[in-house]
Amino acid sequence: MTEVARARNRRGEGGRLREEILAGATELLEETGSEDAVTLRAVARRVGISAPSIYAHFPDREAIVDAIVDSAFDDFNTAIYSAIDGVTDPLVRLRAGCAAYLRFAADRPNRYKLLFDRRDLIGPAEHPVPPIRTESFDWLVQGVQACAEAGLSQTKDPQLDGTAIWTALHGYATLHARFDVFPWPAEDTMLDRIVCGLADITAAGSC
Amino acid sequence: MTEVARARNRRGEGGRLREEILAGATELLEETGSEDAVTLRAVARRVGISAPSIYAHFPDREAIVDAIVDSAFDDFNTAIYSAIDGVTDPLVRLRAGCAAYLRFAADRPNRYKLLFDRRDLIGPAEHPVPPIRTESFDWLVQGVQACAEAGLSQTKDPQLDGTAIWTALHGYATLHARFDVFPWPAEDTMLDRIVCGLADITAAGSC
DNA sequence: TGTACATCAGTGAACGCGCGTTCACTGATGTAC
DNA sequence: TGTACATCAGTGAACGCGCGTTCACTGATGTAC
Repeated sequence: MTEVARARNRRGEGGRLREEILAGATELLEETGSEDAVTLRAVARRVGISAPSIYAHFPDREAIVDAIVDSAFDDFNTAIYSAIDGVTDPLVRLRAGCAAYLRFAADRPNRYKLLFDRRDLIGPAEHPVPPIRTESFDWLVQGVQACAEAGLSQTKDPQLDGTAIWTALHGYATLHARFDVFPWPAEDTMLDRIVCGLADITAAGSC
Repeated sequence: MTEVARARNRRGEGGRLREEILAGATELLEETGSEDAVTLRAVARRVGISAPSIYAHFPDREAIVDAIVDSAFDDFNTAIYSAIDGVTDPLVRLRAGCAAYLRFAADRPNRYKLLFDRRDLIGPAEHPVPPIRTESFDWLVQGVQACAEAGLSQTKDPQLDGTAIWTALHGYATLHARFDVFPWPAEDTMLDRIVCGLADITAAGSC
């Protein structure tokens, strides 16, 4: 790791360390895939500071992880919305969003895991699950709706179908990342199957 | 917890402690939902023995968790196969299996999590992911196939569709357990949507 | 039937570790006069 | 322009904790004679 002494920030720039702490903690989380790896001491080692210095910027350990989760949600939403931005054909748009979803999960599995796959499913609930950030989901329902309006889908319930697509994408993303050995179909094939099957797509072409 | 002194096993019955250790560890895992909660000391406290006694029955901490995972897979497979046993109508059988899948996950979320949702997606891989136990999966592909042979499904690829259904079931099971707050559709509705959409069911009735 | 003894099922103390957190502190940087 | 001083950005030692693991041990149970 970083053994070189780190230059102290200048006066008034102490806030920089906050960014360095977050960056170090994020690296740790992405490399190890474990929230437990984000200890104050490990973060401090990575950043090149002493552990108590962190208290000037975060009240406790959990606050660091929370901050990372927030920025992970932002990244995730940006990835999806920039993939569908400007795409007008509803079916192409829906597929592009789903493809971006899977790409994000495949490229940064540990970051994705942080969003929907965190610990304590039931657990002691000391830290209750934050309300799900639904902007990660709205584009999906709207996408199904748009396909229906364009006559490309026979959906009877866009909310239901959007939810079903979400669960399938999530299930595929997590299982695929976890079980390399399984004989997975090609990602595009899987994507077509999920979107066409669950959004009731009737158009010709890939479906 | 158990404060009463535990009676020592009689000669030749030392093996009993192995079962007590497994039972205690399983309780711990199901109550907390965290593999980290299964420490040798916590298990020992629960069972009412001293921590070093565990070494007579398990070489290390990880061996306990591994043993629990094995028995969780057995439970899971039993739950599904006993639900479809004797059901001859292919579509009813497929739905019954999927329903049993979701019921297992809903009733024992932390046990389910142990099967497909364990830690270290990528991680340091000190303990490589065990090969997936595919008997948990075969019934699904065979179920789709049977529907196709009975003229109930238009599937073009039972393996693909079975995989897709698996991912959707898994995604639904984990997300539903995790986000109570989300406006989930009724479980039956979701189940129909997944099975009918992804297995290309053409039959009248619930689809 | 009685007793010496081997064995089995555990125990208790101790080790070194990494952790979160606290506390009193240091020393460079900038500012007031 | 020079200097005393306040402030800011951190440090280093220490605390108590729970952990996995080791080690030498104990004392009840059963067995051989």
